[in-house]
Amino acid sequence: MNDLEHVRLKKMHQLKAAGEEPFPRRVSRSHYTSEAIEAFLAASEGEVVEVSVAGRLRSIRKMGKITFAHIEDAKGRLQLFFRANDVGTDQLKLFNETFDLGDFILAQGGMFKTRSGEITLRVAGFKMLAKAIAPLPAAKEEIIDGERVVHAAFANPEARYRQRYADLAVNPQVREIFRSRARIIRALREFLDQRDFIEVETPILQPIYGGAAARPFVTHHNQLHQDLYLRISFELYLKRLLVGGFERVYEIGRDFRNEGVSFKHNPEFTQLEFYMAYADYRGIMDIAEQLVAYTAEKAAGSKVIQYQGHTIDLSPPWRRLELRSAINEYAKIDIADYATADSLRKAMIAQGNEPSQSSTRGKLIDSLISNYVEPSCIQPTFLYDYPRDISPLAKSKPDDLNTVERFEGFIGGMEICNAFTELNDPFDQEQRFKEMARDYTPEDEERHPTDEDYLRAMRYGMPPNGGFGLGVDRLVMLLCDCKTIREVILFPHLRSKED
RNA sequence: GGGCCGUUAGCUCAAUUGGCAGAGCAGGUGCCUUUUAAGCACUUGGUUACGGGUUCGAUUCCUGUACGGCCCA
Repeated sequence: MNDLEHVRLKKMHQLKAAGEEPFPRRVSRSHYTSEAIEAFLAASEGEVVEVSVAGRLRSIRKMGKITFAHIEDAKGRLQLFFRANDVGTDQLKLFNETFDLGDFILAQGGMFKTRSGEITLRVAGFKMLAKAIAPLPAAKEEIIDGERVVHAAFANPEARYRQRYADLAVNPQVREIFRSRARIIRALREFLDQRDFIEVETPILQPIYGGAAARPFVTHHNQLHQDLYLRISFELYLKRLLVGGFERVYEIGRDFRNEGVSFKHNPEFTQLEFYMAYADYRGIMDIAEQLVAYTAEKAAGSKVIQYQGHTIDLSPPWRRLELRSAINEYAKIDIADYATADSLRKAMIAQGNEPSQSSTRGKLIDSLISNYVEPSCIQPTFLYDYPRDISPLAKSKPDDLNTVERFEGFIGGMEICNAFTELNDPFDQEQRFKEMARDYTPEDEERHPTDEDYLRAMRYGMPPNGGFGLGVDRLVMLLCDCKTIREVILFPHLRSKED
């Protein structure tokens, strides 16, 4: 405990000695701060508006026998005016000596307007609601031409993420990101609910992982003596539900991938997946662009957004590019000319790339997308028709068995979504699992293990359907103009560190 | 995994060639009855992330570790 905390602890004891409880149980608040101001504005001349408000002390200005302060609650800020004539000399002294920035307090009295024009609460009575022992990272603010200017704001990224509670407490714009995030998720649900989708919950602990190319986290059930995986996607469970007779299902939840951390990757992240019977990837494309545009409109107020200096128009229809021509355009390689991994690798090396020696053709193509195409897709773009070997759950094109009916959506240079005409042929699916076993080394954890139960489900009959996955965190990044995923996840993953 | 950069008071940041580690805010003691980054005076606060090394002397130079940031894979 540092000196500042010792001082506050002493004040807490001083409060107790004066008969005040530093952490009382019950609070009687009548108004949010914003409501108190509205009530004052709505009142007629001379009418006294009595309120009691609760919040955290964010500024204190002591001026002898009067003190000004601001409290902040969920709806805004309100200035408090303490005057010896109103609260009594002893009470003012108690406030000045034992109340600090960061304390939660209740204040009651009548509303009025100060000489400088600020609508303010003339405090008649007040009490401590929760004493803050640790000082919040102090920042001072001023309003210049209506703009809030913060001085010495709490800005150290590591400290902000490790102590997100302090970050949220002192940085209102951070709280606003998470309000937007909630609006975005609400809009996604609304859109799907309006179209007869039902929301479901499927297992997070899975005996066999699948549905994406990713390394899983492994855990263990002690009593069952069984290893379990934290899901890397919801796909295989949601499609089992189509077998069960639900035609439109979706889930919003957490996926876990045991991979690197970057500005757009967190080990746990939020995913939306939906599956729709009797739709193919073309139909899903139409819905995907509508879903994102609807969400932007609902949560950000417009289909046109600003992202990292770019103006991005999310209005449908989005640009649609065949994957082959996109790679040809941005990487200057026509993948149709290179039917094998080896020939494609040589072509990539000839252009100065350093592709991995063990990669399949599909993985090489994937790296061309990431390196050349993705960064160029600032305006919303669908790339469609992907290589078979990196898409083991997608149905192939009728005229080209090595290409599947799959698309990915890119916005702001980031992959946002992924979808395909889902494979519903149990024999073809079994073949795909075998191909994975053949083409991927056993150590390659991106290899899908064969899921026999999933194959059994498919043998009962799965309606033709289209499926869709959306990175919710990345959508929030776009709509909130955040450069890193850590800004949109409340408690992003950081290495452990002893304080 | 690799490269570069960073870590100094509660917060935001300084510190000349290697020579007593500073400021603003916050905190403390006073003055102050309409302030709002209130003001004025005085003032407390540091194992310079951690461990080695070079040196008469290290925040500064070298090295290792931890954590973070940016870029690359």
